[in-house]
Amino acid sequence: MAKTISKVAKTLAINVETIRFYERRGLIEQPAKPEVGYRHYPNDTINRIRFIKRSQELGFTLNEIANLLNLNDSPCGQVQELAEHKLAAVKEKMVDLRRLEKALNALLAQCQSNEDDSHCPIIDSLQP
Amino acid sequence: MAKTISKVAKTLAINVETIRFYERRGLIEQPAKPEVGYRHYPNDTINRIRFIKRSQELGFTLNEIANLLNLNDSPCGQVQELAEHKLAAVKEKMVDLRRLEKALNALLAQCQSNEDDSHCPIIDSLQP
DNA sequence: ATAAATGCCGTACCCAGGTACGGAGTCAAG
DNA sequence: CTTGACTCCGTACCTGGGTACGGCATTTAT
Repeated sequence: MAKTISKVAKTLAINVETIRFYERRGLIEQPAKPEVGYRHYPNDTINRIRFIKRSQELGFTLNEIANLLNLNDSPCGQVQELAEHKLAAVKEKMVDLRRLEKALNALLAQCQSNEDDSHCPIIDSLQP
Repeated sequence: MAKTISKVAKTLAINVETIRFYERRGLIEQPAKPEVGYRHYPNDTINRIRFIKRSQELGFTLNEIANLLNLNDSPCGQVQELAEHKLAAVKEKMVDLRRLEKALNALLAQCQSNEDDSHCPIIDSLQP
């Protein structure tokens, strides 16, 4: 069942280097090197990497994921707190983006009513 | 009117190092060094940095801003294109964040209906 | 049995957008 | 005339998340 590093990488559709990077980061444990031959990665490690990747998709950073991994059998409250923080950050970021969207739309609207193509009102708006 | 670098930094509420970084990046021009004394930064440069900062607030990267600065008297169409690209990127990012928000909300909802505080359903959801 | 493919390991590099530091020169105030 | 504040300059370092390379060991395919 245990695979070499490149099999693991292929299985998870990630780069070998990424696995090695996670080892350096301490997110996963490097399997012991056998007397002879290459390292074998147990299924536990593969699942751990899956956990990491899923958490990344949810927007957690590798540092936060390190926390999550340590929180494995911790009170639900702590995990919840982390997730709530992240949710708050996501919401904040959305507010920022909505503001940007509005500003860009406003600028583009100025271009719509611009007669003179040789000069752009956006540039003027950015200028002091 | 022309100021030393630290006056400029103070005026714009940014770091001296940041100004020097912009010089290295070619975003602003370093004033000639006088025979005697320190460099003087003309108002034009200060305004250029303001332009950069305003553009950053709109979400443009320094590379894009370098473009914008070169586009000064270019056809409105080109500037517009840049702004539209940025707007599209902003919208895409918002879709991503909305997806994340939903996922996090769903996870947190599981915690709400969790009896056993000693174990968190979020961790289970992340586990394969 | 030999060549191609992998593994192992350390180190360096990438992007973005800066920040920090150390040693010299210079300037202004007391 | 000395002390403290600034400037100048080059270079190194930071975060985040990896990617790339070079040389050697080992394994697998032919």
